[in-house]
Amino acid sequence: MTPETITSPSTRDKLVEAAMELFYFQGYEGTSIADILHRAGVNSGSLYYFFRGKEDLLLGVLQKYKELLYQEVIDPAFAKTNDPIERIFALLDNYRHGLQFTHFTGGCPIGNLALELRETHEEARRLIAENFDGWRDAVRKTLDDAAGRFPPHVDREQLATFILTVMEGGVMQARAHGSIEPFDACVRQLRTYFNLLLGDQAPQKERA
Amino acid sequence: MTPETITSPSTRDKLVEAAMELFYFQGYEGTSIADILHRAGVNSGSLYYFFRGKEDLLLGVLQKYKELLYQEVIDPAFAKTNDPIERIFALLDNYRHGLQFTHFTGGCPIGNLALELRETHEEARRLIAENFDGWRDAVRKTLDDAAGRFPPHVDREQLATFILTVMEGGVMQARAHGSIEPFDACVRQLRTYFNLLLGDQAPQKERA
DNA sequence: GTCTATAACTTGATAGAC
DNA sequence: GTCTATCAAGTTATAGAC
Repeated sequence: MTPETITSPSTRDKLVEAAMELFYFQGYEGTSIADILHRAGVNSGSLYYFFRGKEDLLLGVLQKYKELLYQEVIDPAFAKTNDPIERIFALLDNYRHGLQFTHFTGGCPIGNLALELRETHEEARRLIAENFDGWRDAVRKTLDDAAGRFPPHVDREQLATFILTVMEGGVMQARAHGSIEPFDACVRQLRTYFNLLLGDQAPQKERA
Repeated sequence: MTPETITSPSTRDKLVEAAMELFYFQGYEGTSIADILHRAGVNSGSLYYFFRGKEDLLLGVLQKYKELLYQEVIDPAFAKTNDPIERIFALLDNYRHGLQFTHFTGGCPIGNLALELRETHEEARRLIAENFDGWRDAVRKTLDDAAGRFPPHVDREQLATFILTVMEGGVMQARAHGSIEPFDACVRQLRTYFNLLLGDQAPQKERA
């Protein structure tokens, strides 16, 4: 909303960023307000000046994730190739690198919260769904760019949902096993599926 | 190990069962020892007689899930049909019913814990991986029963990993959206994949 | 094996000065 | 907007009687 100047981050931003990182690596319940205050270098009074409480801060975090989707997730992946289909696999490859970089402790921050938060956090659940919607829409758009290459019966919206599932399920198993192998297995299966859908009978490319 | 007689559950079993349910619906961090004691109808002293603490109780829960895999998950699903491929979809359909029955708060207890627990719970992470291994092995076995129907290049172990991913990712999105639709979308895509793999060009069956 | 009482600490949140 | 001090409740875990 406000123009992005190069000023140092506001106190509110510091709190959101600290909470974002800590919720990511420790979970929502596993992170205390004291943790967040310490990491942000901010005092209790300031937090409760900007937010009603921990849950309200969570909403700020989820809103921030929505705003950062293209800048941090979609654009860097799609910049790697102009082929709409390969953009999907470039996106998945970025999650692969994220997993390895964090030694399988990271993965997808939204997915983590999706399974941790319950009906007691109704507004948070809605924002999580909106984050998924944004991701899925970006993927569906690039599938639309390749529309002519798919058989007519293919439901690209449904396929985009499926791709999100493959990413999240692959991340989950990689984390559980502390190994990239299950993630790679899933991406290879998705590649086979695409090859079959696109009528490409050539041997599977080694990408993952 | 000990023969399963029809005696009332031991105090230890009561604790494990209470923790299993509460971890499922509230998460590990979201469940207090006091919650567990109250639900089990057991006093603090007994818990610490049987377990070193909360984390040790978690290990008991994950061990119990391993023991219950066939009895509670695999056998009921596979009893529904003798066709090896349809057994996969029967299994997925049972998760679908679980989601609807719990109004999208349930899903997969192992998946929930897989994303909540971090490297601070190394032994728990190992048991989660073993739970996934058991599920995937059961699915791979039924894929093996249909081995002749797949093209020779299909890696059935990898395909089983993929099926687990589809289940977990579908559950995650269904929970986030509070709707069965994303889960159904994923199962339909998996059905299309199977049809293509098996060379079945008939229109997709409506199952999910 | 089970009971009660409680220690030692952390939690989310607030009050009120500046 | 930011600070410190602090509250009331909840946290895991233990001690010691029975």
